[in-house]
Amino acid sequence: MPEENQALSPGLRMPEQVATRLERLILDGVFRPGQLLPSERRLCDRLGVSRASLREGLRILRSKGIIDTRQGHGSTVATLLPVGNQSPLMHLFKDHPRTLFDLLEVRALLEGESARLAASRGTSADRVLITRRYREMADYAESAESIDVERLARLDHAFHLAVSQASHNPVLVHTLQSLTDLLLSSVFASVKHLYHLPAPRTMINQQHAQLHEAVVNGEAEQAEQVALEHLSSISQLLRDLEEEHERLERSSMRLEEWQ
Amino acid sequence: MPEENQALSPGLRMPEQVATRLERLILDGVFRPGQLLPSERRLCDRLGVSRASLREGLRILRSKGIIDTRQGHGSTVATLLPVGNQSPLMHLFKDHPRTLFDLLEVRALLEGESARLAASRGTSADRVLITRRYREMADYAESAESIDVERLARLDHAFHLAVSQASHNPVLVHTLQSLTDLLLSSVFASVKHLYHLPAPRTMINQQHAQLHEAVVNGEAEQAEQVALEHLSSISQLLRDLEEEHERLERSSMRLEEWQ
DNA sequence: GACTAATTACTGGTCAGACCAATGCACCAC
DNA sequence: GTGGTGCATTGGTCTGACCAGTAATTAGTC
Repeated sequence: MPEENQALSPGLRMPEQVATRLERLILDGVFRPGQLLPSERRLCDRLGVSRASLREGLRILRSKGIIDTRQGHGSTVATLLPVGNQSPLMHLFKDHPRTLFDLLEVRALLEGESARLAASRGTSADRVLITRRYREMADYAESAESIDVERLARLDHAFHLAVSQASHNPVLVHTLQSLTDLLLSSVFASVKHLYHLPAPRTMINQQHAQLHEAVVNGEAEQAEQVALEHLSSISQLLRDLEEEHERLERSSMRLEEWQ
Repeated sequence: MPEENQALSPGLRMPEQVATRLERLILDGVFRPGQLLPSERRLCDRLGVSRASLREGLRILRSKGIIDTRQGHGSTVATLLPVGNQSPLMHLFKDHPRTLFDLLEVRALLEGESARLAASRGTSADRVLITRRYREMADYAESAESIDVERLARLDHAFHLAVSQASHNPVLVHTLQSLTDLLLSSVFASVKHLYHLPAPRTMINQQHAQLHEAVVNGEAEQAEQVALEHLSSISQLLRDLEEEHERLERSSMRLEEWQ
């Protein structure tokens, strides 16, 4: 009878067990996408297996595309998403900017649900992380005089990611993630522009504060509502931005006609 | 300069090399499907690598489904070569059924929204198409005595697709589509099974009828509600199916104890 | 002689410890 | 500051040993 190694496995070999247990930890959010796993030697201790078995377990995860390993560096949890290849959608964007708002519509739906679930299902550890991300973002947004917009965008993204991860629904997290990536890769310039204008920024800051409060206080309905309003505001801001852009274009066209 | 080990590998690690070389030998017909490979120790000699590396190489081939290994026996070349490529998320599904319900949760959200939008935004042309798809599905489901389950599943899928397309949100359609593909490719057997049981089938038929009616009559709230209930039912049915499956497994295990 | 049970020589599975190679960070000289 | 230099840490590989199933062989029994 094995005295160690809380084996849960009848027919499973060690490497399979290692892979399964690590997957479980990843799904539970203990190890998150992008995060660096503990070193192999440390994992051996924690899981109670030899390095050979552990390495075969990691090999399984690597084959599945779940982790990514670099010599001298370590193994990181892959930012696995592909809900599907994103290429087909990318074309749509270029030809039909309207699709941007369709994307925001879907994203609002998912963001609302994730906020609701985060408020109702989130653990205390989740709340701690969410608060930390929120503070990082809010402190930077308030304190700095000349903010680095790109950095603020990253902090913003990290905050929303923390909220979605608290939903404990990996599929939701990944879908949301891929949509956000798609959004940023296509209109990052516009989004960046939003942060530069004072009015939108204070509005966004307020909504973030409300969202944070609702989630950590477990107010599910409130959290969903705030998230929906947040995305709706962003959508409206981008719409205004686009309109203004068109107006500028028209005037420049008029200018060209006379030259 | 390595004197042995006819390395052909720039950046490749040993295990990858081992896997590649063995694949090559299999493709060249040196090792044929069904055949027993030489023992690990013998392969180590022949390939000039340690057993640890050799085993990691075999692990790669096993992950790809190219070989099959049994303790005390050996590794045999699999008879049927790799099936369909599976997305990274697929692996998570197989080992963690919990993720399946996470997927259904997200899908219900999107399906609900698409039904709502279809009812409120759908054009008359959309409604005609939806009705046609619905009739095709319903007629086949009711009339035929011995139904071809796979065909019914296709008609079902076509109906839902028509509804989602009436939402006039390509992003929503696309996201929903990829989630559905993911679902079907992982649990198509179970879904198929649902159609075979009489009770679930009548329930599904009823819900389809209600969904169709709500959408074509422009009753947005009702459509969303029905869609949510529909997905919720399916989720519950799959849950029951899984439970029953486990019960059967347990009883067969008990059976084995007495033999 | 035919059948069963123990033996034994394989097989893969796991472990421990050693060393090599790449990375990245801290420290130090300039 | 800037650019090296070292060193601690990480993954990559090897070795040799032992454990655990498998199956063929052998010994024992009827």
